[in-house]
Amino acid sequence: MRAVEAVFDAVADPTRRVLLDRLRDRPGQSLGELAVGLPMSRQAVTKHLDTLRRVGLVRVRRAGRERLHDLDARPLEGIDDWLRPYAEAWDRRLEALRTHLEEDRP
Amino acid sequence: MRAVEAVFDAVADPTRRVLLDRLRDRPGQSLGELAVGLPMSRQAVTKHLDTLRRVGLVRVRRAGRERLHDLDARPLEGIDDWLRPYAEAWDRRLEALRTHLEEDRP
DNA sequence: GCATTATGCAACCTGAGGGTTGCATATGTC
DNA sequence: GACATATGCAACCCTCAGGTTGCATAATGC
Repeated sequence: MRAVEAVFDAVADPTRRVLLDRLRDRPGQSLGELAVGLPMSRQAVTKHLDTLRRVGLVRVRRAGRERLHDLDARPLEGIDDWLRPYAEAWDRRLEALRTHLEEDRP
Repeated sequence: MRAVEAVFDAVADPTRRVLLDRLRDRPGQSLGELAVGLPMSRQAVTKHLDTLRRVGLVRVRRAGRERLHDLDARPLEGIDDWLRPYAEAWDRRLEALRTHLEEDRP
């Protein structure tokens, strides 16, 4: 499976998006912390974090008996790349950006 | 299911992304045209186009015995909205854009 | 040492997504 | 009208993602 392919899959799940959002909001959270409030068992959360780790969106480090998680958003760029050609359908700022870049390189 | 939720699901499938790409490249294609080259039956393609239509990404119109399809990319904005807060991880142009907008409104 | 906490591991269950086949129906062409 | 073309519809199949439960193991606190 191509890399970007797997990233799309990973991000398609709402639970995993929540996990990413939480880690963006506060890095270094443990499995237990991340599982709080989610409507599923801790083991299920582990699986979700594993898929996120597999595609490089989450890094894991050990601290004593805890497993701490950090976000690495860079793989999301693949999604952005796919999305960009469609963006003119809604994003009028793109025009502003394009103009701006042209101003930089006359 | 919230709307953006369904859009994520729709876009997660590689076949459906190909269909969207094709329609962006050339609007108004029929079912038969869109099915060409895809490793599956025409009926399977119909199902994919139906899911895309359900989330508003594809519009369908009838022309004689043909069913023609058009892209409506606007629902993708929901994905972009989710993605944006992560973008600073890779997109250094964002900074340029921000600066530019501030210049506009001093 | 012992209880508690945080996590790992494995087997199992289930629904639905993505695919198929077979046949029906409408439109176009000659 | 007869034949070909483009699509619709329905039943069926199978894999696997996402969840569960049960138990094992490693750190920590007292």
